[in-house]
Amino acid sequence: MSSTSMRTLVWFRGKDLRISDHGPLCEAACHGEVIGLFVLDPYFFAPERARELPHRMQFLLESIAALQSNLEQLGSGLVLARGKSIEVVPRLARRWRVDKVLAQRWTEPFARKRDAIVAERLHVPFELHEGETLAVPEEVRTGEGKSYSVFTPFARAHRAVVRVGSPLRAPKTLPPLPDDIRADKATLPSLESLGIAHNPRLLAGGERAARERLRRFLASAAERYDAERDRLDLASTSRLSADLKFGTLSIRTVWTAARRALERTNPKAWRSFSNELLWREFTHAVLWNNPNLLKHPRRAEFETFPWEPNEPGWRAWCEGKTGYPIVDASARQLLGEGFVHNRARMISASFLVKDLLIDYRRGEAHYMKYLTDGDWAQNNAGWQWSAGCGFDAQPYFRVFNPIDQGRKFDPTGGYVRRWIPEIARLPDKHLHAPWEAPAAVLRAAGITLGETYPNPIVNHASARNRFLAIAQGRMSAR
DNA sequence: TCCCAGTTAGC
DNA sequence: CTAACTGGG
Repeated sequence: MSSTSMRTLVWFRGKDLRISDHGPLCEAACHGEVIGLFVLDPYFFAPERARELPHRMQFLLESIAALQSNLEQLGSGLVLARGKSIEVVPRLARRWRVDKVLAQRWTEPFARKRDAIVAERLHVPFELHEGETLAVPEEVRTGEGKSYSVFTPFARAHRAVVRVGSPLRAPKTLPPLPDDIRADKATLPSLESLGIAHNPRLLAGGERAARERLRRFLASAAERYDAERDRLDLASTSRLSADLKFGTLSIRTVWTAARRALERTNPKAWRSFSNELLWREFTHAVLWNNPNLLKHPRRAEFETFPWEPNEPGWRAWCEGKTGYPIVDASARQLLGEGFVHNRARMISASFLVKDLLIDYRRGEAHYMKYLTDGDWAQNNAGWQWSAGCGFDAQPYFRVFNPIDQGRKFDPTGGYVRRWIPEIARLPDKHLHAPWEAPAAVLRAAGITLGETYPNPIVNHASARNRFLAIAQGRMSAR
């Protein structure tokens, strides 16, 4: 077979928006004509849907535009098409007479269903490449061949079994898009046309910005990561979560670059950073093996837990007006910049579920709406972990104390002061519990509790006891 | 990737 | 009085 006789459709989706270390693109480039396609599916791009995910849409549009221009620089381009993926891809594959369709495998159940339908409707082979995770599904198994349900043994087995190869280089050049196909191109909608206001506080999308973030993180990580990664008031984490979600960096690129930069110079930093990446591997493996998790808690007792509607509590939590500064700062950071430090996510989740007794799935959905890095496997695992109902979850009786967590992980108060300016003038001592400050201190800081900043909507100590009493009754009843 | 109450040691 | 440690949820 002549290697230049093939015409391959490379179907880019929302999790592989790059030209480096892109298996389908490299394979297609080796065998002849390449047609890069992105489908503007109304499931995401209908304005009423898009408005439900403003931050991810901004990052996505920037990343698609960057991919388009990167492919053009290689001599090709990215074809955009409107319509439902399951209809558009088979139709275009036929009209363009492609020999095969390549894409990157997804973990989520709805995506697996979509890909199965596309495979059935295509008249040519549909091949899914690995790349979303380091491990292939089913690769990390126990001695008995079962999937792991606890992180630590999973991570140990992963480190022992999974071989991480070198990332693939982007093709040097690509053949030009055929003329008849060029004519089919739709244009990328603007954020404004979808009814979303541009948010300058979000990280920039696209592969180049992602590489720059990786470079800057690794330049300082050996010095700072190990000691400072839990600090909310310092910027010492990688901030690569959105890049891993949208694939503007491949996980393999991040893993190999971090290993090279950290393993020798600071083995503890490498250990803890790679563990974070392995958590991501774990959440994806768990979701692959348990597609029901997106709808149901793993532990059945939580399905019938007496959650409360608590509408005032829900609104206060969403808006950052609970009266607990660390909880409110994280809520406002989520709305303001589409990102929250992982520790702040845990504090905030613990508060919603355990102090307010609100179903973790409402919090999960709220995070999916506003997180730029909103990833189904990661976000679901995080919420089920916090609620105490998932795989390798914390025990149900762990309740975060928002005051102690604030003092410990935001000791300078920089995080709270940035997001809660109305209490910024409080001294450090009272910043995380304003209601305990003497009247004179409050007055001097220009604060009237209940007016300029809320009183706490619940008493944490009694809320904690209430949760523990309910949970204990249910857990022992089993 | 926790919290709390109880205890002990040290000042 | 505080820090350090413990056991149990």
